[in-house]
Amino acid sequence: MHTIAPYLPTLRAGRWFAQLPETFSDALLDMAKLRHLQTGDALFLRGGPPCGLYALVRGSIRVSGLVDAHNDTREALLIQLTPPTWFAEISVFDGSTRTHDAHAAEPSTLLQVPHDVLLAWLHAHPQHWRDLALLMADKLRMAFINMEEQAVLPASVRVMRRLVQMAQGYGQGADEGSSRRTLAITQEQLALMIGVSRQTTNQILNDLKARDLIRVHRGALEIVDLAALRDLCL
Amino acid sequence: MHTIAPYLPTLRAGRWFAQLPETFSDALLDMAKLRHLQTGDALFLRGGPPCGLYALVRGSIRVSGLVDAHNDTREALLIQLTPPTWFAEISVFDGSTRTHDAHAAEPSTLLQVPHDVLLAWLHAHPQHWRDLALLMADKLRMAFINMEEQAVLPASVRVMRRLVQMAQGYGQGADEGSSRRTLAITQEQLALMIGVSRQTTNQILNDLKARDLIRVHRGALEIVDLAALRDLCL
DNA sequence: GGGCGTCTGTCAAGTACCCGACACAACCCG
DNA sequence: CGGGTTGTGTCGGGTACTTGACAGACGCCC
Repeated sequence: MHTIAPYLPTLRAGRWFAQLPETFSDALLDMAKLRHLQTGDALFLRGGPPCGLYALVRGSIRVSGLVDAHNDTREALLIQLTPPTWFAEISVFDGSTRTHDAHAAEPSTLLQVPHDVLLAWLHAHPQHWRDLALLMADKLRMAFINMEEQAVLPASVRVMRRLVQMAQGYGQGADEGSSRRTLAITQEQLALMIGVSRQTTNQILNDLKARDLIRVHRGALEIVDLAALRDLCL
Repeated sequence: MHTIAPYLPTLRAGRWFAQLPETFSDALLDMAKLRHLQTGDALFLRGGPPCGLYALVRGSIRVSGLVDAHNDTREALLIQLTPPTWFAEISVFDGSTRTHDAHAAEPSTLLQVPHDVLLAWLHAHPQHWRDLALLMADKLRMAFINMEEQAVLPASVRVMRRLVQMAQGYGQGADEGSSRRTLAITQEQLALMIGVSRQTTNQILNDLKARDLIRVHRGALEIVDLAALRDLCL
């Protein structure tokens, strides 16, 4: 069994984890087991039983769902998680089934805090239910914002905003300044997250490239001018 | 000061409230103050301070937000709440500002559990933070589902699904069978929730009317065959 | 290196939906 | 009762986006 020590700096860089009372964060680390996934491995699948709380510390996880629209079934990519992100907290609360599939997009390492262990600890320290709920609060706020934008904004703006969000780690990275400059994602997957076709996504990205806001690589996007991008989509 | 007694049956019909431990539900009723709103009155506005937890017991509340897309600003209607719904719990957890505007769509009555009173009580009974968090869990699940559908489904299906959801009180009404048959909403507002124009919404509704699934009234929609509607959009 | 799978770039045709406009119906109120 | 307001029904032109198809570029692996 490997130790989680090497991942501590990564974890502490996360906004949620960093602001946790020490009692709770120490306990989480104490209860956590390390898990390694290869590209394509499933972490959990929609409809599966609660399996605890996860923290992604290396690699990236694709969270997706299949929607079937009358005998043709389409994939909707909800988000591609990057470290340090804690997730899967919904079913810790309600004990209900997973809402999405989660697959490793590259070789990844996670902490898993098993469901029953976590529940037992929280039973003994109930004041920390609130801290855990903050995770949900963050996600709910982001979900609301996304729903509004999806409804009213044109595709181009939605692409830009999503790029900004990804570059800033969806608000979970603590350091605003040194945000990650290169996003490991294909245009196809980006398209699935935005809810537009790959072709339009490609057009929009090329437009941004022409304006020197991003650079386009194979399987990756490099943010050249994050500030300008943020201004553009306000 | 009026009593909340007459609204008890309404409240108990709600799934969340009904499943609460009695300690918590009794305390909520104890702390709650009654509030009455006239049509158009604002309950709170985006960016405002936390003001507690609310339960709608009569009337209906429109929760909306303004998105501005480069010097033209558009309204996105998130949801139109109907009794019995508990809401505004996000800022109870994170103490942050309101994400949306909330206006009365008709004369309405609410219970308000003031922010500081609720916090004080929860401080003394921390195990109930989890119960409160279940509210968020429900909403987060619904939000995820909606986001997927918004991304992949055509407007017609989205309209049908939304009608089904509204008829079933967004999963908060306890009684599945006797769901509300007539929805007080204009086509314009429905369009704002779905994220399509009023005209397309009208077309889709007329199609449903032609198939005897709904009846269209002025400012209201009557669900004739809920089961068929549900089957149609799976 | 040669071959193959994956990702990107681009075009043309089709379509779902938007937008502006207008007529009409219902309700509201003096 | 008549006039104002708000909601519904409908048309036609414009456009943003989709779908399908294909060519080139990159990276990988035998």
